[in-house]
Amino acid sequence: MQILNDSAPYSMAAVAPGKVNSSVVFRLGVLGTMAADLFAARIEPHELKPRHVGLMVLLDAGKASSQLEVAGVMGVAPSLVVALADHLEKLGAIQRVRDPDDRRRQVLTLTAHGRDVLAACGELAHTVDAEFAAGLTAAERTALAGLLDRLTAPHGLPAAAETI
Amino acid sequence: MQILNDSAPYSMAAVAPGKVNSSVVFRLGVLGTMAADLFAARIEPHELKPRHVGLMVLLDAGKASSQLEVAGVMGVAPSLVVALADHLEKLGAIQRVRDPDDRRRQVLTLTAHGRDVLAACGELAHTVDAEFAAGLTAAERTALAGLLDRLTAPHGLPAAAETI
DNA sequence: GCAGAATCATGCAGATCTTGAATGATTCTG
DNA sequence: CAGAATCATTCAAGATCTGCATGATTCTGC
Repeated sequence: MQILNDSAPYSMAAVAPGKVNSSVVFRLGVLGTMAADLFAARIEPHELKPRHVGLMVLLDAGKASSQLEVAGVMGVAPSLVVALADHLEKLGAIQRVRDPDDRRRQVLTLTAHGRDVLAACGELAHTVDAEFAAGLTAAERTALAGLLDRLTAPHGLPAAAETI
Repeated sequence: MQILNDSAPYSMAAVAPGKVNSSVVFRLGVLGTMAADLFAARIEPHELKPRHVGLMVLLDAGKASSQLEVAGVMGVAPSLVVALADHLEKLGAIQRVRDPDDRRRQVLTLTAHGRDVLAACGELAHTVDAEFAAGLTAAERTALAGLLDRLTAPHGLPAAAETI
């Protein structure tokens, strides 16, 4: 049980008046672009960008089916989802079917090939993890994943625990 | 002392064959853009983007002085640093001075006003933290900041601990 | 010292990603 | 059944970033 004191390494509120650098958002932003770039480089041979994988993750987790739902959960413009879905469809990773109950809606579903591609991306992601989080022990990595889940949860994205 | 078993929440290697979603890089990428967007919205009234703040953080931490050094640490093209520095100079946040020992180099330094702006951004960042990481206890937030530092360290960016 | 190579900052064209405003098709509402 | 609302789509435009060309300065071998 540790009491906050001058030597506590990250007792930000107590020691720092509020440096940008000690904030979670700023560091998360910096690391996020690093991580995204690394991941992007790995999935590039599959002709995919992180956004495409994000869309497939959503479908796989059943968090969205129509394009508008996808746009809502991903926080992007519907017109962007059109482009992403176009590309995934061209790759044969998803299927676009008009909802028979509402023929305005395009229902997106992963194809068998799409699930394979997604699995391959999973492998790649964990490969990158091994490098990117090389400095962390397995326990620390687990703790980090849990904390990131806690941050993601309120924003509607599927938590890792739900998709394992 | 917990042994890995089927109900362990994040024992990724054991339970999941490697879902994209359970990887640190993917979640970090998603959360990173979220965090960056939130932060960007807050600093926008100051006519700043996250990149500008990143540059100022570097100068404040003494991690870079010439524009090429900044580009190297930030991982962006030198021509982008020109644009960022142009804007910060226009705002009066930084000073551009030719290095007398090497008149090709532009040495960037924070002005007094620049330090004020950076401090204001720090306040804002921690305000966003309070919302973004609302679901985390103080101890968890501290743990997260520590883990993020561990990830950032090998990439050359100033750790929070160094700039507190 | 000096000619040529290397380095730094800068300007600019172009690539990429994203949004917002029309448009058309379909469904809902009174 | 007519008009409003909803969904997908297209297209033009904005924002961000990179790579290359240029000019200024410094370094290197001679």
